[in-house]
Amino acid sequence: MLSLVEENYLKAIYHLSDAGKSAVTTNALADNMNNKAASVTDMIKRLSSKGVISYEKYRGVNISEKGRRAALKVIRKHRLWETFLVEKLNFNWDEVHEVAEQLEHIDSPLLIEKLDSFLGHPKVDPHGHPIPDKDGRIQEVKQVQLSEAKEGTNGVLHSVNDGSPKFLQYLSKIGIRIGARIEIVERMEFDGSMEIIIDDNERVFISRQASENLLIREMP
Amino acid sequence: MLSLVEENYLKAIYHLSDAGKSAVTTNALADNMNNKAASVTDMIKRLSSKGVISYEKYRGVNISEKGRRAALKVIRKHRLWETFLVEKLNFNWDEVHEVAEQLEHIDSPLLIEKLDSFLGHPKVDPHGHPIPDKDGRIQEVKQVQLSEAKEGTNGVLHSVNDGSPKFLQYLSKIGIRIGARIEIVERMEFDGSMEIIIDDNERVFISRQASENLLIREMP
DNA sequence: ATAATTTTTTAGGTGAATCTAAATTTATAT
DNA sequence: ATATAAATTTAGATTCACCTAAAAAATTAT
Repeated sequence: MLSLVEENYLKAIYHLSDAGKSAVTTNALADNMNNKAASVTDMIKRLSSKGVISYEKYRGVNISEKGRRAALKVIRKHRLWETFLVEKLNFNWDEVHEVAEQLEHIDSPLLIEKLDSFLGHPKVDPHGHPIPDKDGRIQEVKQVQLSEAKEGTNGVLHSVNDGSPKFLQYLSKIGIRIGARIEIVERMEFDGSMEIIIDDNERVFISRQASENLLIREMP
Repeated sequence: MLSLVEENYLKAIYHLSDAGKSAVTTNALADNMNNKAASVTDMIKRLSSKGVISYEKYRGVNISEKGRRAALKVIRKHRLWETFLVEKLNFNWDEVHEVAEQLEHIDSPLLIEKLDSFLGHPKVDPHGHPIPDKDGRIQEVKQVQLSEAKEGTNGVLHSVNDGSPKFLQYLSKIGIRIGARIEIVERMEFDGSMEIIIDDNERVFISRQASENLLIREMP
């Protein structure tokens, strides 16, 4: 059994190692968790002794298969709750993260099973992230950062990397939602900003930073 | 701000003092919380310093107005979640308590407001207990223990004192639900058991213990 | 290749929430 | 009214999840 805090560390390790294939460093974790490195070292030892990560002094940590399963359980709960909040309780997509951070630790397999069917077994959450199934299977869709796509590319906004309220509110304001069709008109070389067309009708400029946080699935 | 554990103590104090008007004793609390008396003494001091209870050494504790408000907030959350679990997720009424014990500590006023309206502002939970409103107002209905009612009494089952799965399953089995009409046919003097008619058609015998845990509102 | 810098770990400490064992206060019984 | 019993509190420990300061290891820069 993992404590609430242990679950949060494990989730962070999962997300951080998901990106790069290399081990997750103590400092990266400390940063992510807003804790000091010494505290992270303590926790790493505990997680290692519980077999959810492998750890070699001074070499960072890697998540184990057992740890991956545990992390995916928490992520499944988080994403189902976010879906519930948006679909059933009419939260805006920028209001759900904090609450879901709490709800994801509720321990009741029956609850999650029932919530899942109440929601109609959704495949993705309101941010476009895939929801792992009961057995931790997660279907990653190949998606590219908008910033990496070529001029002329057509795609559908699939998910966002930055889930902060500020960013999500900005997206809402300029009319970008998950599922929106996006066409790249032109990329400015000097600053990486780009002009795009949303849903075949709205023309907007977005910064490089914004385009890096938009993940699209390319479409013909 | 109260910790999860402090909230649970406060809730217990509220429930225990609700019954008798006198102070809640250390041992009663220790019993209720499944902790040792020494631990309770520690916690009592902390709660007292936070102003949610008043405490005099060796004399037990009384909940303060501030404490009452805090307790009612938790109770409101608990009962709304129980309602959600039964009405929306199709839980049985005997499966909800443990999960609601976890959910009641989620801290998000917006969530509770939205949940409340999603449920249609229910007045009572699935066990017949009144749900306090946003401002902690709670309308207690005058109800009597079935065991205390006279032969010939007609009433509607309003709530149950014992919310344990075992008891609730027993009630389901013999056909008793919240809202069921109950008529007392006869009370056996020697053991306090009684014969009752449920919904004007089913005749059953129930023990004194069971009748003590059934609260009815008398009806003409 | 060694020195300087950065990263990580160790050592020791704190508050929350528990415990056991012992001391103290209150209640009860003769 | 005093002795015994019961309830309560105090004292001292433990585990979790954090901290700071200092030491050790790894990385980098000259």
